[in-house]
Amino acid sequence: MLDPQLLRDNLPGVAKKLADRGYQLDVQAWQSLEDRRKALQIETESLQSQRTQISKSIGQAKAKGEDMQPLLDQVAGLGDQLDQSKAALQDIFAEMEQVTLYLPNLAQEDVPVGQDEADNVEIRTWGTPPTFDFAVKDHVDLGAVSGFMDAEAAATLSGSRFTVLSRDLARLQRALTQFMLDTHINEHGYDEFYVPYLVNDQAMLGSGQLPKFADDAFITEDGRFLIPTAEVPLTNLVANHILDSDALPIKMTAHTPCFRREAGSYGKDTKGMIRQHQFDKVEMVQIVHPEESNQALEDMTNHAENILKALKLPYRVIILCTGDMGFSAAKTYDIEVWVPAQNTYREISSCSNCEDFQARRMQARFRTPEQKKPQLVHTLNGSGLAVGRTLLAVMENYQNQNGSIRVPEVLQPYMGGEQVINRAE
RNA sequence: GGAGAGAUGGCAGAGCGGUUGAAUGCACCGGUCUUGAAAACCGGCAUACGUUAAUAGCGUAUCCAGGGUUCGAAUCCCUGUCUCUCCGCCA
Repeated sequence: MLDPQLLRDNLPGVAKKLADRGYQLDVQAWQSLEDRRKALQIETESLQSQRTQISKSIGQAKAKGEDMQPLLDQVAGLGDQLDQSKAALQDIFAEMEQVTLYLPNLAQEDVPVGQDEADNVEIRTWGTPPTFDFAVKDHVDLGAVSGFMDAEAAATLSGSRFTVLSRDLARLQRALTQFMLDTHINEHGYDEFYVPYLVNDQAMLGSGQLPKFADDAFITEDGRFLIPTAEVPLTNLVANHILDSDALPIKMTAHTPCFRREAGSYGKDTKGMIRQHQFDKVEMVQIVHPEESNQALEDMTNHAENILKALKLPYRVIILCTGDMGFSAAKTYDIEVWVPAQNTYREISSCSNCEDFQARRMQARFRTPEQKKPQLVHTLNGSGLAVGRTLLAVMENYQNQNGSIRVPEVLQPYMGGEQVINRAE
């Protein structure tokens, strides 16, 4: 949610920044709502104040045994007037909320202005895409060689966009997860969390998935949501908290499955593990002092990169343009890993500074000893990394001509020292 | 799933439908006292919104949440959520 004060003080400026993000705010309509709100609120509160005063007088009169009737007459008309005024004010508030809940965060100044992913800007690359002296297989074909990846079985169980992994590939995915968690915990200073995979609508609203993106999430019969990312439960851990400033920064990591409807992506990445309804992810979330959020974003991006470096997977970092950023983000770096079979880089991590956008929605604040008034924290989240896509990247980048897959060195301890994944004998 | 109990400020814990944002204690902050500390004493100590240049005043709201009764609700009624105890079931 944007700062409502900002919408009052600098409406044209906000409208312009929203336009950069592809959101057209009807400035006139908003201004007229705001004008009505102000008049109505002042009226309502003044009526309320009058009634309270008279009611108190009635109490006193009664206590002294005086005649209350004149006072009762005086207050008689007030009630209806107040009810009307209140109702009108509530309508205005509701109407305004229907706008504000749908306003995306404003982009930082250094975010490139653009329409879509074509306008994203490459920041840096790491590693060199491997060359193969044979025809490369994609991860689906590699999975077929070992027989440890079974989309058909998954389709029978659940439909499209699911995968069954078995044996060494299942183990490799687990190894990746463990390695990522261990690295973030031991090298990067995150605390490990285990969180619910079902959350309520408040949590989804707090981190910005609701109300706008309800169609992207799976909802249960009793109104809960399967988490689309661990960002939702992790970030909401500080919802409605007033933290001590020395508790910051809070750095959390968790491994969870993620569930996404992938509504609107029909026909995209239908083959293989790129785009699934269910995938595992190791997530990083930081809750920081506002002045430190930009540095934290750089750090967090590096933390995600360190995983790829350790796995020796070539990647590049791009900054998303205003048109391609997520709803809650003020600035986002995507990390894209080299996918040999597609001869291109594909997203494997997204690291965002949401500034106070989520914090305002979920009322996550902190207080310093010097300052009386609590301030909103800044929140950041980043994938570190999407495990399924990492698995796919390892398979393709580490493939041999015969379809076997070398196990990256850092994963070998997690694989019982195994160095190559082969077809089962 | 069944039966019962409960939800009040950072914590503990009062609160006949009437000047209650809410007693009291603890914690915390400031002061007096003291060589220093403790004790004692004095004072302070919620959040949000509106208005405003203002984190000054003033107004409004908030005693789990949402409705209702009433001139007036922490207090009465309804619904929901959560917590606890017992039983059942269960990884």
